[in-house]
Amino acid sequence: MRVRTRFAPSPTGFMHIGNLRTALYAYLYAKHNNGDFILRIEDTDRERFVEGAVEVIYSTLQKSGIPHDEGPDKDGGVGPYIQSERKNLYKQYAEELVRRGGAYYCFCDKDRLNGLADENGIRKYDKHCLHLSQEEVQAKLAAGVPYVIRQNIPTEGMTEYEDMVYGTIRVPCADMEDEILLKSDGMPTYNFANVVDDHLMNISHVIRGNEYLSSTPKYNLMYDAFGWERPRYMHLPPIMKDATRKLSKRYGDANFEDFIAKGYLPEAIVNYIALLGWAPKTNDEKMSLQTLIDSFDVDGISKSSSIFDDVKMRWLNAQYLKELPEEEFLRMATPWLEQSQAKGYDYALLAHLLQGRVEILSEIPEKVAFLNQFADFDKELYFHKKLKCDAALAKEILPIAVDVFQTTEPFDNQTLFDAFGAVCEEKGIKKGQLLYCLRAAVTGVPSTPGGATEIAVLLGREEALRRLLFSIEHLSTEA
RNA sequence: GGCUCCAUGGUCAAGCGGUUAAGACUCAGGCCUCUCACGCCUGCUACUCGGGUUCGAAUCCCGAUGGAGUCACCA
Repeated sequence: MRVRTRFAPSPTGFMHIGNLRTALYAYLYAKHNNGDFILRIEDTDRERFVEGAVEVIYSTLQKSGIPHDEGPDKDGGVGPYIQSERKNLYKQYAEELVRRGGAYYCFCDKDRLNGLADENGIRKYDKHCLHLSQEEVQAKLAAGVPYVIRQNIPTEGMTEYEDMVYGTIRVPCADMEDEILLKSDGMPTYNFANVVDDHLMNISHVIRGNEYLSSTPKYNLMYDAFGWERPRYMHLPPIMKDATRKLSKRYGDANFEDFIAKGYLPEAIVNYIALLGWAPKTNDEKMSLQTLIDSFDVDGISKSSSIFDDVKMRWLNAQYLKELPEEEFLRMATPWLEQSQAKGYDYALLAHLLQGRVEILSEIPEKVAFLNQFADFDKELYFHKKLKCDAALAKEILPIAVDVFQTTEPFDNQTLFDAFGAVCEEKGIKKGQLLYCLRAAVTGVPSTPGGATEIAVLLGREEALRRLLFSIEHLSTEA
């Protein structure tokens, strides 16, 4: 049997990281088995419809590198792939299920239903309408009494199935309610539409969040009543924000677009979430999509929830950034440099210096802020324990640099560095001390994306000199 | 509350009856070094608890505890 998995998101306007992981696993499983990955849009709830939301889904899948084989925009012969365009289909299937005894008409109104609630406010339908006679049903139907169609679940016995990750799940039938399949407006409920669609689209493996773990037996009963073959199920543990809260739009902005906006690479995001809830047989962590496809297996999927750790995702992102070709990093860094204090400076040089020092692109502006901000600073900055530097030493040796700045030609990194080396040797000064003090004098901040000479080149001779003189001036006025 | 599921360091995790209980992130220390990073090295920290079964249990069973999910004319 051909493996066919599907991703069935609701068009809510953003792609949640947890949803994306579900899509990813469905994709990986399908591709690992040379199967198909189908996209179906679940938009039966019109009240939640968001303009442009379907486009967000397309673009996220595309950027993530997990393209669907079939979907609203790619007909595979079992469409339509948008649930709202399938609505006339469900009623006939619901009616067929009634004929087969797997469902029945229910005419109970809200008041009667509410009266069924127990002391905890939880109610379970009492199968009242199941006992209506054929004639009574026909009469009410003919009279136009509003109705729903409910699933007819056995009152006793157990129902069970084999989940590919959780193993045997068995639920007492008595604990399951006769759920509504077709609403009074003629629209299907999510549960029903899912079963019908998955069957009609020949979905072989249903991969989804484990919130459906305990309701899946109901779906299976439906498949059985229809005489359809049950699909295989793979339920996934949730991704958490912390020990007790699920990652959601409410807690933490964990959606794909936000991460992209913060300067994460799509490959890094995909790589990280692949590892959240699944582990390869090897110890690999940085894995390409192809490697992911090759090594993906159900065995590695964990049953317990995992907490989303942005610290680790940043680290992974840094790994990707570091391996980028320099010109590619420059291309990606440019928009961030544009909106930073670095306007007008040598972007290529900056990118070169920044590539190994940045975990996510959005750190760039803060790292280059010193380029356009320079003022008097705390003399403590000259203090460095291991180098044995302090303001007094700086005051003593900094003047040496003025001459170097003025005379070195050309004013590039290597030449400058060599020049300082020569001067230091001549004067018996430790190069590290001079360059440390110089970097501080010329930037005024504790950390910069480069050493003294690199920063000096960046600033240019004139500006570097201006800043150096300024700092020397302030050192003498202080003492 | 009923039902279902889960439980290894701070986090992600390997482990499938016999291991010094992997590895990664974080953190600490060191090396390298023109600052900070990067890189390299070292180190800290874990089997929720209690009973079984077994020569032997993180691994199997039972219970407790903790946590999650679910119990809509939402998806």
